Amino acid sequence: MPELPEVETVRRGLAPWLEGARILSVDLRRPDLRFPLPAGFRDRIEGATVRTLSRRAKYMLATLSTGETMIMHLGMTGRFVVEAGDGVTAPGDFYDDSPRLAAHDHLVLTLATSDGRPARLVYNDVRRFGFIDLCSDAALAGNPHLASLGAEPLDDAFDAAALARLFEGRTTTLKAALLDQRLVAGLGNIYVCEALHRAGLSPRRKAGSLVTRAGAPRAGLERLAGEIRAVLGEAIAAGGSTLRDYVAPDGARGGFQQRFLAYDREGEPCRREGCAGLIRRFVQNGRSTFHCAACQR
DNA sequence: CGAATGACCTGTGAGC
DNA sequence: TGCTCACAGGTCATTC
Repeated sequence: MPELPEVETVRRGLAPWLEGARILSVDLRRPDLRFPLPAGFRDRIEGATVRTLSRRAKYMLATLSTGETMIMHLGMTGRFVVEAGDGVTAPGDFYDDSPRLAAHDHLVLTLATSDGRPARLVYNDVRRFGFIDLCSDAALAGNPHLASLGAEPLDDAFDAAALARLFEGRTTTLKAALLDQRLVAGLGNIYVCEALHRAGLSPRRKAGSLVTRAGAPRAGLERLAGEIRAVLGEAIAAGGSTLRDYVAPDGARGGFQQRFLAYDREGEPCRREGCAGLIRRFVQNGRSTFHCAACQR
């Protein structure tokens, strides 16, 4: 489900609640997500205060007062829902007026927010492809989930020259290369299709073909680097994209799906100025690729 | 080593 | 109405 813009939207929605909040209690309703929760999970976070909530690629990172960081990945269908306990004077009262938990609510954290109000954070994940890990801050960089992540596309260092170093000599397709989190971290199926369409590049083209023998980026790679950053920025501004499941922590749906140029538009006219092509779908590495054969080369 | 494939899990919509 | 199949935003293990 969530790619970088959706994860960033979730992070922004959760940060005001989580940062400075104390974790009062932990209700593990289904401890086997994609992976089992780490040993002693409840004891290791109960009573802790959340210092900061940040993002790396599609991961959210909550640094705790205990010297550990909680690493959260939403998989395909993971979502966090946060509910305020307005008008409730004690955290224990909070549940009395709360709606019942829904199917696939796997984890419930009861919080005292930074201003002392009770709140409840629920992690729901239908397909259970998401997961949560805990890692000491000292070992964080070496955490298996984070250690092999590639370039962060919204970092200042991400540009055509950086992409050229990553793509040089690659025989795989642009589609597969951009989906490979070890090269560029944070893109998923939607935004890869959108960035390639915007850049006018065929998803079938070899990644290495956009790099000169001297290792310099060709013109298409310059466009691609710019369009990746642009599409991600616009999608974050729109609150992400909602196909079916995704909602922000306050329940809001994303808005960027209305601006897709390629993704999920099979058979519809290409939206590029002056292009008379149709958007086609085909399967690439087991995933649907949407593109316009007329203007993506 | 790089590249490609299947597995994990549940729900939904299309077609019969 | 009910069944079967294809498909869904991600990552990881295995195979060539």
